[in-house]
Amino acid sequence: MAVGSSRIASRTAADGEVTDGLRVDARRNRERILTAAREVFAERGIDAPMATVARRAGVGVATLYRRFPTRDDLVRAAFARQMDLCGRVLAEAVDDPDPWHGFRRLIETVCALQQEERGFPAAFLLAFPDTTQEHTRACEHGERAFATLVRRAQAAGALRPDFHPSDLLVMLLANCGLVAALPGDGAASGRLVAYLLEAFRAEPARGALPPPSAVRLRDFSGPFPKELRREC
Amino acid sequence: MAVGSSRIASRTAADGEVTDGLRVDARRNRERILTAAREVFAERGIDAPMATVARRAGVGVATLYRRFPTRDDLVRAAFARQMDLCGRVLAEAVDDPDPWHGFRRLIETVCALQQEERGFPAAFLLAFPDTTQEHTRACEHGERAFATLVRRAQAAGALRPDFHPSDLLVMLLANCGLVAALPGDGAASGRLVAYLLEAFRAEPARGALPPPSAVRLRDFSGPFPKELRREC
DNA sequence: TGCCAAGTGGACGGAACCATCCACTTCTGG
DNA sequence: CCAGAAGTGGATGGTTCCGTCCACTTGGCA
Repeated sequence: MAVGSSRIASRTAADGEVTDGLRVDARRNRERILTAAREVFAERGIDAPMATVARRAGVGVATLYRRFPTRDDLVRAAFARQMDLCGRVLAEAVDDPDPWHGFRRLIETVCALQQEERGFPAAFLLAFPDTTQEHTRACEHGERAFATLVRRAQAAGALRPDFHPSDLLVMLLANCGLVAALPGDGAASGRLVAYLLEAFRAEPARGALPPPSAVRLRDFSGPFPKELRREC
Repeated sequence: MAVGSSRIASRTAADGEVTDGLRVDARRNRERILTAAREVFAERGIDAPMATVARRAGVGVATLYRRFPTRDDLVRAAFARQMDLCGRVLAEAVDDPDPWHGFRRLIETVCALQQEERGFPAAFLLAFPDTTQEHTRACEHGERAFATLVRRAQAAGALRPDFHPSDLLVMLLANCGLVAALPGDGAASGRLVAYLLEAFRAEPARGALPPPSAVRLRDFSGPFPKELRREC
């Protein structure tokens, strides 16, 4: 996690700056492109052809490329809202008087977002590796905030003492893979999150699990889920 | 899991049949191609260009395509050994007098394989969705075997009663994503497996975890890990 | 040994996508 | 209203990869 509330402000401000110098028609096109990108990314993943986004936006490719010189720029901009949401939830979690509740809500929120918004998991990671000072700072701020949350939850005796902040990333990446393999199967992601939250608790106790997923190996029909080809 | 020992036999037999009708030079080339494919897949993932495999094997593309008409055929053949290993471990697990030990070993083995052999996670899934009767049967045999293992482990009071066989697939897919995102980071996969095995136990107890991964968000440098682009 | 079926390699056409370039259109300030 | 700066679209060349085709080579059997 590396999104702090500070990021929200700076992101929004930067967005304003980007938009401000634009002619009104250009600004309108920019919005159209972002809307189209969100739709197309949701349908076909963040590797959908740029031309598809442009067509959907009713705009030429050149316009798209001028506004967003690289695909990454487009992805970042398209998922800025979700990133902000993550930042807000992290901030809330740190302020939560019950640190475990905050911890739990943070994890559940981000994992649900990964589940619901196709393309977001990739965008999530994409948002950080940025050479700009601003991003590096936001990244570190987020990490510090999460580390604080972890320490508080451990001090409260709710989170196991050997939980390491990097475990969050491990969990998010795992969930990312799961979601990629089973788009739309909320049950699978829900199960993973429930299991891991139990494992993260200091007081080992078995609670009720959400219903299991209905996946079976044979459900991987046809040649192969393209989403998984590249990765493994 | 859908690999039974029956599969090993049939696979090997089928392989023999495939090979038997071949002229000696063709058989040699087939082996060369498989060796090259293993190397190339390990280096560049299972979506590496077919031409690269062919070149590495010192063979023309036509030869490759005649022997393995589709990429999936090649992938399946290249990872047949690992699939067999999975089948053997499943068979051993079912026969293990301590069902939890078998269950644990099965999971750890497959996850370690996913971690160590790039391309294998994809191949693993790829091996199943097959329209042939043989594969469907092998698949069902494996599922039955694993279900038996689960039941026995639950009866022994080691595995939590609400564990569902589909959770295995959930776990493997999650690990698959993790491994894809962090190739070479055994610690991350180890942590995930340790957490989940704890969560799967009937008797909740906190054991020692393997050391945490050193991943940090900022480690996702450069544009973006290509392995993850497609998937999310 | 010689025939020919089996096997082979690489050229080739086609598809998908990227990202640039440039002639044309549209805003906007004076 | 009009000049020119800002913005635009789509044609275009380039790259990568796929998968087939066909003229040539090679192994094995009579």
